[in-house]
Amino acid sequence: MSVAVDDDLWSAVGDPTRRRMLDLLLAEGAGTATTLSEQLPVTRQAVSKHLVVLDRVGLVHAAAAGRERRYQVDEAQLARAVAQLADVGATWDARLRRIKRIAEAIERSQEK
Amino acid sequence: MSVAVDDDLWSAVGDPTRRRMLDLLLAEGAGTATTLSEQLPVTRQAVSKHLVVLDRVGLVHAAAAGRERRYQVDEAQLARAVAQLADVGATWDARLRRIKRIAEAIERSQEK
DNA sequence: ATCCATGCGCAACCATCGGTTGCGTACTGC
DNA sequence: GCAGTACGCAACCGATGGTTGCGCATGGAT
Repeated sequence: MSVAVDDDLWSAVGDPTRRRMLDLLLAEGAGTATTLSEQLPVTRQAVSKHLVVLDRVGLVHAAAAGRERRYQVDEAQLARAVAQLADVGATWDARLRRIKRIAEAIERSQEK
Repeated sequence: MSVAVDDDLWSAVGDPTRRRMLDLLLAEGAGTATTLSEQLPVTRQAVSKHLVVLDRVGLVHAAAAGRERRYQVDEAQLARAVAQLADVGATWDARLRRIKRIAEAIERSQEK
């Protein structure tokens, strides 16, 4: 049950700042470049660029509200991203376990 | 049960090429810059640089074997990385579920 | 013992990316 | 109508992922 890994989606989520932005947006429901930058160690412009990236891969979407651009997490897309994280994790996990099993089998066969 | 997220470890795993390298190393047990580059769309030198990065965060380690440098995955460290993926995924998942629950509650209270 | 091939590292170079500062512009509220 | 604020655009900078080109050392065939 391997989800096809979308490199764009993954690398959007790969950046620590963008990850924190998603955290903040999830925690507060919505936010603007300005409100997010107040809670992050980077400038509004940097946040704004990240929002463009997140928007491009569909992880957030913007709604114009007067002079503000209010951003919100796209839950379905974030769920997809989470699925991919889980999938890669599970794949590696399975391989690690298989390696361990083989190693133990070899060990057993040698000590007998 | 939140694992402290190590940005270095995460971003090491964030690069798609490095992820594929880890896949290959896991599948074949070990490999060199040359053997890996043959199975990837990048040059040996690019692979070599990635191996340095992976080595720096402890995800692989090298063993000199004649004129070869044979690399291997550090299973414990990869397990740590997997745990972090799972952790972030779980956090987002929980938040998404909470949002959904609240949304449903609001919907219910309005339609009554 | 030699010579060729191979596996690697180093250096220069380039585009992209994450970040900054500076500036112009447009909406809001008094 | 004017001050303040939220934004976008552009220039710039360092780090990173990628390339090519080179030199060096080791291993195997003659």
